[in-house]
Amino acid sequence: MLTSRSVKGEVKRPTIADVAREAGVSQASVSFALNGQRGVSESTRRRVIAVAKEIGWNPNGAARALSGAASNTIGIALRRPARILGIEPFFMELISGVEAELSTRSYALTLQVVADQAAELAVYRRWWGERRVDGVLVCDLRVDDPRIHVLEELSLPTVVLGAAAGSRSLGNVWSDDAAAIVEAVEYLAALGHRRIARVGGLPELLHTAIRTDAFAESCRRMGVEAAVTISSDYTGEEGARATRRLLSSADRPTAVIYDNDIMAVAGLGVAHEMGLSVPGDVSLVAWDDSPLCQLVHPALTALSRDIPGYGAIAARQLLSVIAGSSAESIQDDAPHLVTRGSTAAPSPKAAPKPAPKPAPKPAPTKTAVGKRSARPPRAATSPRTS
Amino acid sequence: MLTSRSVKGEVKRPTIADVAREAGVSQASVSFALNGQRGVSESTRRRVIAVAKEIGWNPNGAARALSGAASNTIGIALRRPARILGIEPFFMELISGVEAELSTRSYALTLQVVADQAAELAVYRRWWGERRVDGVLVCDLRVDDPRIHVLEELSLPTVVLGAAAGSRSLGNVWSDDAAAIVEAVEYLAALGHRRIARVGGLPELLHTAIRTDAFAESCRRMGVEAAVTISSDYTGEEGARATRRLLSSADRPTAVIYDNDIMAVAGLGVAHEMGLSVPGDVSLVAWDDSPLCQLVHPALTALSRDIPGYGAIAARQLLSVIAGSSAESIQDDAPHLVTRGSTAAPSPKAAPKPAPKPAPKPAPTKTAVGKRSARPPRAATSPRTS
DNA sequence: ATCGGTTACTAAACCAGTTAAGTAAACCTG
DNA sequence: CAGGTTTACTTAACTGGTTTAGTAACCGAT
Repeated sequence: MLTSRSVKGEVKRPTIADVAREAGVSQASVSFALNGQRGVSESTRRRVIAVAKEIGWNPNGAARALSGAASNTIGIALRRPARILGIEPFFMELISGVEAELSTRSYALTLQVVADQAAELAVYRRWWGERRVDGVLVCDLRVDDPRIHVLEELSLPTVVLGAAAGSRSLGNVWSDDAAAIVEAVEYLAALGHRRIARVGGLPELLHTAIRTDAFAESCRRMGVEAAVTISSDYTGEEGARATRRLLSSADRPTAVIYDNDIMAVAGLGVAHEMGLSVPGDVSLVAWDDSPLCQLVHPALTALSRDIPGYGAIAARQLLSVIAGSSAESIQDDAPHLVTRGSTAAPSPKAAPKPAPKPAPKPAPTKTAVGKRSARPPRAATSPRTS
Repeated sequence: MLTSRSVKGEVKRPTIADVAREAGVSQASVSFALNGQRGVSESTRRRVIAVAKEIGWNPNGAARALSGAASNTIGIALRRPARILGIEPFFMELISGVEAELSTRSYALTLQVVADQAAELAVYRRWWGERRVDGVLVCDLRVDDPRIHVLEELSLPTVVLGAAAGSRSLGNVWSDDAAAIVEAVEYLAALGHRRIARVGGLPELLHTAIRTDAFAESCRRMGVEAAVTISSDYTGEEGARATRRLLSSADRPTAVIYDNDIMAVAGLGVAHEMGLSVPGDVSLVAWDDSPLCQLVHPALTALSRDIPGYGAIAARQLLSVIAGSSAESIQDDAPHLVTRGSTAAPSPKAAPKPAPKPAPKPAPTKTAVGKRSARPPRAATSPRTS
């Protein structure tokens, strides 16, 4: 490969002008040839492409963007302390799924960590103004989220992850969290649990509210005596603290459902620390089934979902919105329960026997593994009774 | 904020021409005013800035980039299956540290997952050609890595993470992995371990080679009888398999050092599964101290390093290289041993007493460093020595 | 031979900034 | 007050592509 160098030793990037001169045609012809436009003969096209390759020409994205081309980049603005990012498996898995989809299309992902909502909105405005991204992925929706309004106003292609709160023009991808938590509650109730607690995520997030409501509602329906939700912030520390509080209360719950895996794992540690056996004394259920859940002992029963797949679907939808198709709302598979060693019937003294109205499932080790592999029939939501 | 709309309802992005017209000056004056260049009076500058703000002007990055401006973006190309990314705490923590540094400077990070080396090189060439990034961070260096050559040729500002293999012009940030592994081996030897195994990372990576050599060398020096290294790929599955192999061998090791935390946690699971007590029957040491290590039971002794800090330093150096300062080689703190419940003296029957030639250190909790000021002294490990 | 239509190609405008060069007025100095 | 410098501003060239309008050559059909 030839590399022309300027006096300073700096490599000079070849432009289409160089290609044009070398190939003996006009710049316009080069542009046509390289972009598969009609207007050049096949022989000229081949020659131009050969020359371009030979002198190591690369399109200048800035120049293209200036002429209105796409940036081939999508953006995600993350509002959370940058340092926390690394310990949040959800995000990384999500991003890995997004990347998996983008990388096949040679799209790049731009990440920007922002401190607060104002900064996040400023980032969107800047990205839009600078044409730096073709579209954005938005997550952690809040009640009455102002981002929706801003993004609609800018008409920046957007896909929202999670339940869409009243956005008409933005795409969204969501899964039925309520159904998932109902599945977990029904399973625990069928095992005989009558005191179930939940360690929930940040209460200001939309999906937390949805889960909290569904939890309370289904516990009531299943005749669960005590159903508390403690709010937390997804960190292991908070999860441990909440667990400690729950397990040291007078009538401690016989089962705890966590809003993420980190907290569940931390909760398991606390149970061990307090000399309680899992699942003998207390059953634990995690939300999100990262490898963590399978590595600890006993392995954690979890509400599993294919997070990379979720990200991939969102990315795919965003790309199609960018390509011009209208924004729609896509429902992803609901998380499904994968039972493992951390759940069992409560010890006899803690719970009597009677089965409630819905016939309890056969229950025990429904070791769901294989199903997820190739993630095929995205239909079938969980068997939602009543 | 005024927003001028074109016929189609699309928001028209205001340009400096609009600002110029509105403010009654030339485009050049607007440019000078907005960029703090001299050549405009203070009053004009204020007026221009006010007008720009009022009509919602944003700089068009493409146009700026075309005139040679920086993109305010750095790039990382990751060569690994996108789907795996999410379960690798190291990467996410690294990225979080990089982001922490970048976000204070309003720099963005562009991530691109690539399939193989050729694709990675192509990405660098493209980024360079398109001026899409101002610099790149390179990791997972291999022996005789062609990326170094390409990046030097392009003179794209680069910082290499990890031992720099013969690059003159690229910056790098590295830590003394050899010292860390020596510390671990000395500690285990001082506890009385004489059969130490290691589950290493991908052998083609430079830092794996360094660790493997240092491990063998220090085991020899400390009079360790058996010192095997099994190569692995950092996944929990492989870590579990390697552990199973090690622990079921005739003269099984009394201590195992893992090249990352995922494998160590998986190894702990295997030990439990096989009915071995940790640290009674076997001591485990992890490399990299993610929250995982503290959440499992017993908590894992680990070679801890501040990975986000590592990323932050690399990012800072890259920014200064971009700013024009010459590339240097920065040594980060070596990982240091944090002792927890997973290590203890081997059970009596397994190991005799004699101490080898170099007087072993007093050994137990050698609570870390403080060399790098900013961050708190990463402090107090759990007491828990046997 | 001429007309219309297609094809292959070029010149030049355009995207939205930056910046070198130029100009007119104000200001300073001897 | 002539001459030089500074200040405040404008014009126009430039970045590297895309795209429109235009031209010349060639084709088949009148």
